[in-house]
Amino acid sequence: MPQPQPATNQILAALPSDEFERLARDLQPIDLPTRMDLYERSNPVEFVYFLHRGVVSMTTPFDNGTSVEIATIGPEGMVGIPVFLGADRMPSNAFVQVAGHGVRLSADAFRRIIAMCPSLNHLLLRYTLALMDQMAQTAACNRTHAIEERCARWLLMTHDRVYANEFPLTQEFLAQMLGVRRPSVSIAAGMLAKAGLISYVRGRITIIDREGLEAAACNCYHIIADEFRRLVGKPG
Amino acid sequence: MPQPQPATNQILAALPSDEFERLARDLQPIDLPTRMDLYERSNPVEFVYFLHRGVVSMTTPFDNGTSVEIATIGPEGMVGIPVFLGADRMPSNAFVQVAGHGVRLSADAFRRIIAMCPSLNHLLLRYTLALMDQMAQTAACNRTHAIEERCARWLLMTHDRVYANEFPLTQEFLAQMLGVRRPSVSIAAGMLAKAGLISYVRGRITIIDREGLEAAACNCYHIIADEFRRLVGKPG
DNA sequence: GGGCCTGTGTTAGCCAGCCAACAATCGAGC
DNA sequence: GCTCGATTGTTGGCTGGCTAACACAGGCCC
Repeated sequence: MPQPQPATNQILAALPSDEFERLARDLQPIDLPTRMDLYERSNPVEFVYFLHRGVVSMTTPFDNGTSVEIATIGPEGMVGIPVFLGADRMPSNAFVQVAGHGVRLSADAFRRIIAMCPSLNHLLLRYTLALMDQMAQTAACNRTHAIEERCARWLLMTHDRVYANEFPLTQEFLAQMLGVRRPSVSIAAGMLAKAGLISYVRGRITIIDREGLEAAACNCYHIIADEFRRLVGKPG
Repeated sequence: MPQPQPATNQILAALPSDEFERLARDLQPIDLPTRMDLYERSNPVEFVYFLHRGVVSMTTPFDNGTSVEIATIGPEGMVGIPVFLGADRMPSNAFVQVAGHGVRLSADAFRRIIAMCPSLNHLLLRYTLALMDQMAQTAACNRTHAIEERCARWLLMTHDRVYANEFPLTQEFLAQMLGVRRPSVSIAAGMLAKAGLISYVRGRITIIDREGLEAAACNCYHIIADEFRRLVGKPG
C-alpha cells in the first residue's frame, strides 16, 4: 500500500492549474524537522501547511500535561483544516511526528484565496470528511481496543504516509501518541518484534512484515484506510 | 445554561429570510421518537435533519455489535454534516437519543440548495468545526477519564440540548453511549445520585444540582461547551 | 577510557473496569 | 391480585494497563 513516493502534496497536485497559480505566489517552502510545533491549542493560527513529505499529528492536550493523538496528516491532506472551517484559533495541538518538508501559506492569504478556488474548496470539504471519519474511528478505537492492536494500527497509518519501511520513532513517543505508559508500549512493541512484524533499535523502527502487521492491527485500520481511499484516493 | 426553550433549530433561525425561503419548500416536518435510526454506517444518505427539539447521537459501530458515541447533536446543529462535506453514504450511525421533532430535507435537495446559500454554507462550516472539536475532545476523554466523570459530562451535554431537567434515560442506554458495561454505569450513576446531583427512577432521570454535576464532570465538558459558545453561540 | 544521556527491558503491587451471573424492584396488562 | 418484562442493584473473580522503580545497553562528548 505505501511506496509510490509522491514528491508533492496530493491536494495541491489535484488542483487545476489556474487555481494552483493563484496559490503559488503565496506558498513558502518549509522544512519540517521532527517535533516542530505547528499549532498550540487556543493560540491564533498563522499558517496552513501542505506536506510533500512527513507526518503531522493532531493531539488533544489535557491539563496534566499528557495528550492523546486524534488524527494524523501526511502528504494526502492539509494541516490547518480548522482555518478552512472558519477558526481563528486552534482547537488542538499539531506537531511534526516524522520529519519532512512542504509548503505553507499564511492563514490570511488562505482565507483570501479560498473564496476564488472552487476546486480547492471541494477537495478540502472531502478531506475534512475523511479527517472527521478518522477522528471518529480513533475515538471509538481508543476506547475499546488493546494496546497491541492500536500500536499496530498506528504503525500502519504512519507507514502509509512516510513512503519508507524505516523511520525514526521512540517508544516514549509512540506511548504519547497512543495515550498510554511507555512500559506498555515496550511490551506491545516487544510482542510485535518477537512475531517478526517489526524491528527497532534506539529510535528507529523498521516495518518488516506489512501484511502480518495488518493482521495484528484492529479492523479500525482498514476502516480508516478504505474511507480515505474512497474520499481522497489514497490509504493515508 | 439550558432552559431558554427555542422552538426552532438554531441554524435555520440564523438564516437570512431569502435563504430560508429557498429551503422552506423542501422541508418536511418530522417526528423523532426515541431510538429512531436516522443513519446506518455505509448506507446511502437520504435526508439531512434539523432538530427543533430532542437529541441525536452519532456512534461508531464495531463488528461485535457494540458501539461508542462520538458526538451528540441537538437543536444547535444539523444531522448529516457528511452530506455537506460531500459524502453519499454515512460513515457512522445516528439515532434519536432523546425524542423530539424537527424538519428534514432530501440529501439531493440539500446539495442543490446549498450552492445558492452562502450564509447557510458559512454557518455549516462553523458548525462542522464545532462538531470536530467535540469529537476530538470526546476521543481523548474516552481514553483518559473515569466513568463517573464521563457520565456527568454526558448528562450535562444532554441537559444542554433538551431544555428540561427531566428526560427519559435508562442506565443500559447510557452504558451504550459511554461504551462501558451497564453495571459500571449503575455504580457511577449511584454515586452521582448519592451525592444529590441527580435522581432517577426506571428510565427517567432528573438533573437536581446542575452546578454540582459540572464539578463532578471532567473539564472536557467546559472545553466543548466553550467551543460551541464561541463558534455557534450556544453551549450545546 | 569514563561519564552521561537516551532509549529499552523488566519487575511488583495496585486498581478500574471487565465478565458473568443473580437478586430485587417497579409498572403494565391480564 | 398475579405474571411478566424492563430496570436497577450487587457480587466475585479476573485482567489489562497504571504507578513507580530500577537495570542495562548504545552512542556521544570530553
